[in-house]
Amino acid sequence: MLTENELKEYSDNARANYLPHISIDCVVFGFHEGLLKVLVLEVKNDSHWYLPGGFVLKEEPIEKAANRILKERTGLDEIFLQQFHVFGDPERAKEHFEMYKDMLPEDENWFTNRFLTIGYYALVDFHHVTPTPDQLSSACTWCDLNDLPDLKLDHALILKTALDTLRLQLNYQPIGYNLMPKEFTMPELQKLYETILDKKLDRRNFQRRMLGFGILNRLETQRKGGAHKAPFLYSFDVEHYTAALTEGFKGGW
Amino acid sequence: MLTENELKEYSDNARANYLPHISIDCVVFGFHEGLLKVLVLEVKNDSHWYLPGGFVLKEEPIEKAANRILKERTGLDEIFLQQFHVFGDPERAKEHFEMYKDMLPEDENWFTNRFLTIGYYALVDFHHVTPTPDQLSSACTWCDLNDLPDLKLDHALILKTALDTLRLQLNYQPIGYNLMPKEFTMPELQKLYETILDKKLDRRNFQRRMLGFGILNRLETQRKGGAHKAPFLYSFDVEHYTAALTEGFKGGW
DNA sequence: ACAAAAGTGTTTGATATACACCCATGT
DNA sequence: ACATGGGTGTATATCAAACACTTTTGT
Repeated sequence: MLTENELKEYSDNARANYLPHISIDCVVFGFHEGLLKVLVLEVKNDSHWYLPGGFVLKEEPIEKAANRILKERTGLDEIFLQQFHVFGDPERAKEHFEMYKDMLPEDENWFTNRFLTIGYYALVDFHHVTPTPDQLSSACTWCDLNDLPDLKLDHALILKTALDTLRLQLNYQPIGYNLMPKEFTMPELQKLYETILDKKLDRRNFQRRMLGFGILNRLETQRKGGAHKAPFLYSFDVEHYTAALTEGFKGGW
Repeated sequence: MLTENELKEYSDNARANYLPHISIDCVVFGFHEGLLKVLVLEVKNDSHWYLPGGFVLKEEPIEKAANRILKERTGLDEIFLQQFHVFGDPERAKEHFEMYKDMLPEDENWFTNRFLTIGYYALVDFHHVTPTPDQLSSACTWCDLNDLPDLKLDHALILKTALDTLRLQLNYQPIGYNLMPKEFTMPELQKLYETILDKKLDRRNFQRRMLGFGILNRLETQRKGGAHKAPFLYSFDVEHYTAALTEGFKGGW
């Protein structure tokens, strides 16, 4: 939580540069050790948790804004980003409002404004991310999806909506290019799908289906060193992958 | 187009009541005589065409705002409304900006603001709509989807995006309850699907599939008076229909 | 040698597609 | 009677689901 002086400075700066009443919140999904992870921030001093977010510069396209915000939190450029919903309940930031309302007069106070927030979700390669706190936070970390802290404001709803959208997306679009490392094995990819869908899939049917999409290249090398039979490595066929992204495919799980 | 005085009054009123920088635009789909229709507005004096839209009251939930706007344009309450995208290009309202920028100083001029617009699409029963122009328009009419006027700003893009979303939605949700009259025949419903998808479907397979969803009731009565064999009438089974809406179903066309 | 993981193939059922015939009605 | 639209059934291909055996590798 900001002190009065910090709030003043923050507010002045924000009012000078950003569109009022509009914010962006991002649900950043990563995949690590067979678990879906989400990037969260812990606010300084109080242990309140939020999704990474920010505001839109006065002359900035909103896609750019979302990219800029995520670049700051993850170090990554060119992130797979998808706008999925606008949250516009006037009461959605009540907690924020209560927290800051007495510290500055309303017309100077950025946080007593009503904000509509545009929800984006991002799929990123866990290993390439450098979680970086923002000005208001003391920590930025990955959290296991099954073991989340209590998110403030409506951020739990935003997260849930993002996850629902992601699950729906699985049905008609390929996924994984943005979540997996360059090279991966079929069981690893299957694990990703199982984690997102939260259900077990049949190994053989999964493989057949995946290969059927024609978006994978089997590489020459295999992954050695495991305690068992060496699995093949695959990479995504970027061209076919992006084609499938735009055209979509049939059927569901 | 507004006169200088009208612009002043409009701007003052808008600034007093609405959130700045945010608008709502609606794509209202109706179905009539085998054609998909969209509700459009013609601006006073110049023949510029727009989608129905409006702004969000300072303390109003955005869903309410969209409903209010559509109630004014159609007379209908409880419309099927779906938020589908936010359009946030800083240049998107350039034409508007150029049109009005010289008529009022910028800080008093509502239309020289940048606006993000939240896109909603609505499915309505054509026959229940009373198209009603707004303050800026001289006409509000249904337009055939294949014979649209040249829409201003980015409204052609908004319409296209809405249509794409609607087509996608067909794949995993029922549709039609909001577009068809209470009672309808199977060929009529098929026509709706064919119109939205812009392709012919097989009569027998369509029927089998539709009935398979279990969201239709076959009524006792048949539609008499046509020049041919009397078709059965159907109505939607609201309970199963709404269940299918939330749960979705598999497969695609 | 064996346990654990990975590769592959087959059988079965469901669903989608394609297609043909019969029925009812107004002209 | 016939043209037109509407109702229904069946054969075939395609795809999803269920399932079993073999191979590799480290211990």
